[in-house]
Amino acid sequence: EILDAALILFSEKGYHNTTMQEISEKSEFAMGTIYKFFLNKTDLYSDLVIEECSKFNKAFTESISIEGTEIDKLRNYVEVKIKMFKKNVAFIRLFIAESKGAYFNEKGSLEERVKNQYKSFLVKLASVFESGITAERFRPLLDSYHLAVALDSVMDSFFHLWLEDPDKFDFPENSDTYLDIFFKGLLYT
Amino acid sequence: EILDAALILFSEKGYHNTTMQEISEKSEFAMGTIYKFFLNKTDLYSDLVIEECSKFNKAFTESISIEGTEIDKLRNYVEVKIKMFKKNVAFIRLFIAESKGAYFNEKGSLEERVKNQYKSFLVKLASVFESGITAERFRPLLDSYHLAVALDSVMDSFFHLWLEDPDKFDFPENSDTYLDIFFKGLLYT
Amino acid sequence: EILDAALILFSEKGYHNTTMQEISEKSEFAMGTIYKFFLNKTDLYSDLVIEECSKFNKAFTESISIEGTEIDKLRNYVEVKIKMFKKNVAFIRLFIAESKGAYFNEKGSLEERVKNQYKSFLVKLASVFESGITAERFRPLLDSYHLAVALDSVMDSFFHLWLEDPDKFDFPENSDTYLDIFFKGLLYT
Amino acid sequence: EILDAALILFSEKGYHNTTMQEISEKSEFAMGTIYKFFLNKTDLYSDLVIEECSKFNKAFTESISIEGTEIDKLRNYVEVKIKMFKKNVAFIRLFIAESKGAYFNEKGSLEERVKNQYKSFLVKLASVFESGITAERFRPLLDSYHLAVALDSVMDSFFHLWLEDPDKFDFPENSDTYLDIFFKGLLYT
DNA sequence: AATGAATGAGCCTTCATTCAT
DNA sequence: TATGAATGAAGGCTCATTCAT
Repeated sequence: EILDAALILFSEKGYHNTTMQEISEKSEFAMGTIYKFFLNKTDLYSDLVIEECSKFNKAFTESISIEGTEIDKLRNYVEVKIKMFKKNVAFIRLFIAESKGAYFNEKGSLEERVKNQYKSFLVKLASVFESGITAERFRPLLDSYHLAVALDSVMDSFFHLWLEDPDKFDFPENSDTYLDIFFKGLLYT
Repeated sequence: EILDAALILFSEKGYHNTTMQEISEKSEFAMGTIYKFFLNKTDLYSDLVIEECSKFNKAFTESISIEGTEIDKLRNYVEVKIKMFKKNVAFIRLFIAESKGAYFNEKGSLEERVKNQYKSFLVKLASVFESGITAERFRPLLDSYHLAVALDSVMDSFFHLWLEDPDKFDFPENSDTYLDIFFKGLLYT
Repeated sequence: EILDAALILFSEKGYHNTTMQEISEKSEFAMGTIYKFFLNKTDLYSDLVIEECSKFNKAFTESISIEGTEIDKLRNYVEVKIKMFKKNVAFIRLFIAESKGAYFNEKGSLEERVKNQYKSFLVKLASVFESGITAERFRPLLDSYHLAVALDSVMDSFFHLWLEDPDKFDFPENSDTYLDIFFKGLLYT
Repeated sequence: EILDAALILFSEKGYHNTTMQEISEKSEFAMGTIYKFFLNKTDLYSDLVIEECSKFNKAFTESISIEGTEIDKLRNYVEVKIKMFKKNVAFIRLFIAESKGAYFNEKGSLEERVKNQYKSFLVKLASVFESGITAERFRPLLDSYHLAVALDSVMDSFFHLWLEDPDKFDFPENSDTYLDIFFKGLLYT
């Protein structure tokens, strides 16, 4: 599969440092064949990112749609995200670079669309926190959107550090680790 | 200053979408002159990133070297980081992209050096948490290095979202906001 | 018929802007089948041009082989040419482009063969003028070959202008129009 | 001069069979240098054609703006055109291919503009015939626009044949040759 | 020392041609 | 025999880098 080869190369070397030649060689498809499936390099990259991101967003959105308390939903989300991370290591590297970096900077670009998709999930995640706060299950520590962002960024960072240095940095696979940070607080009261 | 022009351009358009021509025009230095100061484009970028990062790392390292409790140190760090962010908006965009590996992904690259510098600061920050835990001032919620990463990633994420959408996303400038997340915990006990 | 599809495409878009893919689609023959009949794109084009040109040359040659005076022959030629033009609009565009060397300019190319065929007809047409001059039916205004070329070029030009702008430029369909130019002369004597 | 090299190549091999590489080599300018002066290959070609055509149109327009009778004007035009042809052999080949052929087929393309420029000259040339007819100096043999086209096409054809075969076909350099065709007529009256 | 015009290697993309089915 | 998906050589164009002035 062309996208598999492209994913590995993009994730290893970045968009601009990957040539179509390399994708052609790695995927064992001729250049012309690749251009049968994708309009151009940007289109190939877009397809890759959008397809994968959709998969992620779908899984994440479903993970917080289960029956149960807000705590159940968050725990489920964390567990699903951990699983997705473990299963899609190459793409996560790309996704993190993509969501933080700037391959394409024009408005309306891929990046924009991916970010908007991601932001709309964050809104849903925030509503879980919001509902937990309303139900007086959570303390109104922070605006719910910020809470959603915080939970996500901690997970992303842990995964990113682990990606770079699997031996030195441990990626906690127990959902409680992440939840405790936010649920229990650090200070002895 | 060449680096000033380069910083603005790289941060606005990304490394690969910025040409030496543009840097030359914006900085009002001739191409030849730029190449007197820097070996090549990568070198210019490296110098820029390393110089700025050093400034940041120095400020951050100093911020946790003050007299006082671990809480004082963390609060100081958060405040210093907020100030640095506000003062170096253009660079932060680059810094976040860079630290997530948006431009260079090969081992041994600039990224590697910058990351190592950053990691060594994280170790210092972790030691603050560690000492707080040892002093039984903090609950041993998590490995101290993870705690350091968590605090940092939350700040980075909030700033990054604000950068992209200053109107919609609020960047909390009160250090307690960040500390409370970790100190108080969410759940009513 | 493959050549029919190719003729329309070449005449509409020119040789270089027509792809084998398009010819395959329009003719409803698979690429492989086309390459069973023609060695390559050039060969397909050659066959097309040579076949059509032969048809033309045959008709033209016959048109001046009729019984009658030189005037009868020329009138017949003009009438046949007008009819051929009207019946083969798509090809004429190609023929004019081809005879002026729009696509292939190297010696020994298709063009060369087509031109030689055309030139040999011009020699025959010239001999009609020559014989008219010898018979003192025509004034020896000009070398007979030049006269033949002149008659032909006027017809081609009129047709070409009409092709490009059928509404604005009128293509005279009365053979006398063309003959008068050469026979009567402009000046009042 | 880049345009000189390009003119020779385009005129010898046609637009599509000439590569930028070849133009670069023949002109002894690097590819990058060529692209400093011209946006792209099409632009280079356009510049070439438009510039030369303007020169021609200017000379031709001036040639029929002299004082004198319509006969003087036509004779002057024919003489100027002969001189221009002799001086710009390479371009004429291109011009004839361009005006008859179809490198670019979209409306509004270069070809369109060149043709329109040429047509507007033909209108001026036609008005010379028209005025000659009105003054009863010329017989109203034909619509004046057709007469203009006829005169032009005869000259172009003679030149084109001479271009292809300088040894075999003679390009008459005496203006009377062309004028006589139209002025005297062929037939003995 | 400073300049910036000139360079050309390398990239994306197309399309005539082939060959396994 | 007919097919059309797959091929990859070749072309247009960019931009980091150099060097004559």
